[in-house]
Amino acid sequence: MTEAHIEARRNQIIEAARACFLERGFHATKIQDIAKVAGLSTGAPYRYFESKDDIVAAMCSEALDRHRRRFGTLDLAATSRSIFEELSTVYLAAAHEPGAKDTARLTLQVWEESTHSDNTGEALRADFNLIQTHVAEIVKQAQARGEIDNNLDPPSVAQTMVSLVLGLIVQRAAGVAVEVDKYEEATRSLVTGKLWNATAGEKQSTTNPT
Amino acid sequence: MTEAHIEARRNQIIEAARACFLERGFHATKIQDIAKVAGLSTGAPYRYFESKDDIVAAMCSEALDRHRRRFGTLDLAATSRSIFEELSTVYLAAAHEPGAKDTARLTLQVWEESTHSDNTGEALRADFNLIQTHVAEIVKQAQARGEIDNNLDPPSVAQTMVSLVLGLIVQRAAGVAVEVDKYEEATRSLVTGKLWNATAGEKQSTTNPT
Amino acid sequence: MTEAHIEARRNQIIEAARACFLERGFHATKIQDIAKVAGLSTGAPYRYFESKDDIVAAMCSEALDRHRRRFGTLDLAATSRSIFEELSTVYLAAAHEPGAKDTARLTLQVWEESTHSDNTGEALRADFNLIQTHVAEIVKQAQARGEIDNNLDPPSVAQTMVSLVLGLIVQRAAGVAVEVDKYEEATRSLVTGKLWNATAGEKQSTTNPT
Amino acid sequence: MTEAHIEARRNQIIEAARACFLERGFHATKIQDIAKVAGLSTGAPYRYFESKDDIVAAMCSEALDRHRRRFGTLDLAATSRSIFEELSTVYLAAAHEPGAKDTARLTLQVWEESTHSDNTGEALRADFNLIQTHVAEIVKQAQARGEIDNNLDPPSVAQTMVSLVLGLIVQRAAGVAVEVDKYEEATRSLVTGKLWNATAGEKQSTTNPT
DNA sequence: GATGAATGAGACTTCATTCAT
DNA sequence: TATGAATGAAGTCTCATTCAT
Repeated sequence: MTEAHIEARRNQIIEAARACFLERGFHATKIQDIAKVAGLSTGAPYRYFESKDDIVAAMCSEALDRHRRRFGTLDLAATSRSIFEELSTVYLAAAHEPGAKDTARLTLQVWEESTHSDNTGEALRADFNLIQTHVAEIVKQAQARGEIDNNLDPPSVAQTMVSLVLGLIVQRAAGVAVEVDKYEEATRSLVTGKLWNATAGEKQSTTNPT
Repeated sequence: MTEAHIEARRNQIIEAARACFLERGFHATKIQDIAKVAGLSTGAPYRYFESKDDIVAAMCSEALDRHRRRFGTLDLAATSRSIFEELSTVYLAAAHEPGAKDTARLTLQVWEESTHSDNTGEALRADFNLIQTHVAEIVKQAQARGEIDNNLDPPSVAQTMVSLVLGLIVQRAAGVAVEVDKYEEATRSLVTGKLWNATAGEKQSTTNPT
Repeated sequence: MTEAHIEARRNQIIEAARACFLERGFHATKIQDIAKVAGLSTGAPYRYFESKDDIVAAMCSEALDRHRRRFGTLDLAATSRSIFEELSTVYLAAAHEPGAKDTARLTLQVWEESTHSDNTGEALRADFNLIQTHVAEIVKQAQARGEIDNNLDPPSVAQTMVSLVLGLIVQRAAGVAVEVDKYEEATRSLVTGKLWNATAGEKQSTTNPT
Repeated sequence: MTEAHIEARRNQIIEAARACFLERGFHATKIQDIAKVAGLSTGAPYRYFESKDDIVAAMCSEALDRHRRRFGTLDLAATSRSIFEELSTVYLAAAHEPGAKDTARLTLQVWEESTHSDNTGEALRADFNLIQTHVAEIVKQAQARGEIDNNLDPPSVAQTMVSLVLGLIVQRAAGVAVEVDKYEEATRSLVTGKLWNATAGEKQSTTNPT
């Protein structure tokens, strides 16, 4: 068949797999479940994928691609402060989408899978590194402008920023009740240093006097 | 035999299971693997556990208990600022321990498992809620003292703090190279509002002019 | 596949199971034995049956159906005397068939199984009750015609008639050498009151003097 | 220990086994069940029996001994008619005892077991043959006195008599509601030729005219 | 002799994968 | 190319039996 047909079938299967994985997890999902949800026969998936693991890997890689596409759009040319807001916004775009909680649960599975799969693991690390590099670059620019403490390690700061996104995913996946708007607000305050009231400024300047 | 013996055997098996799960993950671990690592025969685990799932659940619950014990010690009577440091310290105590990266990988599995298991899921939510409640309480105290913006929702702020811990676990589990000391430093700056230089104070004071 | 195909496979498996059960008994028969005898692979039976117990139950139920079909044909409209002969005949039809002794052994297993299985037990009781009801009805008709002692309880008389059939099954299953023709002749004499010579009539007429 | 002690322990175990077998059947009964019911440790039965099969065999043989003792008492010297009554009486003594229905269920298991076990099978056949021989002898005596049709085969007649006993066991084991007194009455009528009313005498004499 | 924890062979069952139609 | 029945390797779990205490 045509290349397009094959691609369409693959996506159809991956989509079915996603639904099943969400419902039951990777290892509790049978190939037959996937086939049934995809409206195909038991043997059909094997025309488009090597094995069940291959489907899992494809689904993971597809999920990671999605992430990469989303987070890969951070604009390095923007000013540091608005960039932090962009980080927040980019994240929130995902967190506000319908089914975001399901996506979170699936993401958790992908992360877990990456722990045991070399390929998925490598892809995930590449993903994380891409985002971290972007954010770190922004931090450096801010440091160059004298806005951020030069003693701080840009990659490490970037990792804390990334954690604010990842941690939300974890909590939502775990079923913690998160009010995304408020979480966003708190994140923004944290990331832009507005958490603390100016009137309490002296207190926080103990170790960093002006 | 004695209650103590039974408990010892259960722990021995859970410990073996932990090692196997870390090595291969839940579903790739065979009961025989666990038995072998525990130095027992194939059927022995079934004297102490109902089934493989029971072992998984026990191992998860044990891991969550450990977390709860660790994070349940936050001192609500302390001042807000030192409390943030305590949060950091409590977390860092875990992140600096040998095998912390392994623990992170295991934690990811527990989280994933909780997505499909009612019991583990409930325990995990209880865990997260406990921490969140503690941190939120601290935030409220800081707000009462006028240190933190009263417009922010304490639970949401707490969730961002928790994310800084969870996100680190995710990144380490994923194999991202994290320098824990520097991550700690960045976290501290973020949480205590010291990320931004005082000289850049005007910029962050948009909503809170001095 | 088609409904017919499924039914055919089920019968094929039940038939194989019957052979195995006969050879080794229920509990000594492995699923693999059944599969092998049926010319199938290890897992095949599970497409058509829930479990080994399900196969046993199906086989029992099939055996009981067979009985019911055979004994359910008694003709209530016939006269009492020829009915007893019909009972004998119906029974003998089964006892004379090739493999009747094997069937007897299998029947013993079904009875035994019914002692522990609610479903099979219920089916067996229904089976016995059906026959008993038929025979009892015949007895009543004979009593109405004044042929049989009205003091006798029809169901109980029916049970003794049934015993003449069941007892033969037991003895043959146990390996007792039974000459079916002669057993039939003795049964007929017993059931039709011809056991005793007319010349000895006075002796048996203690309670029923001519 | 003393011979008596060993015998006592064996009986204790056999008794426990009987209770378990009755509850669950042979193959569903675990050695540990038997040990528990007997108030012994898991390993204890192995001091007194070779294996589980050995316990089953012992229990069967014990049950058969009991039967043999009961039915072996038939008095060959008595007159034929009272002998049939004795047969009935001997049987009824067993059927009227408390727990007779349980005994019947267990007997069914023994019969079934005898189908697969050479030893038990041989013992059962010996049992049946003993009874049959006794009854056949009585029949012969009656024939010699001209009371019973000389054309009938004594062993076959005996087998029908035995069936009246075995069939009751089957029906009771199967859970059919049997009123033993009435069954006895019907049996007596059947065996002593009193089933048919004398007034219907002509009808039954079709083939045996005086 | 007694105990009962431990053993481990073996049964049941599942399900990824194949292949005849 | 699609189907889905069949395959059979492999895992979970059981329980008769052993043996150190």
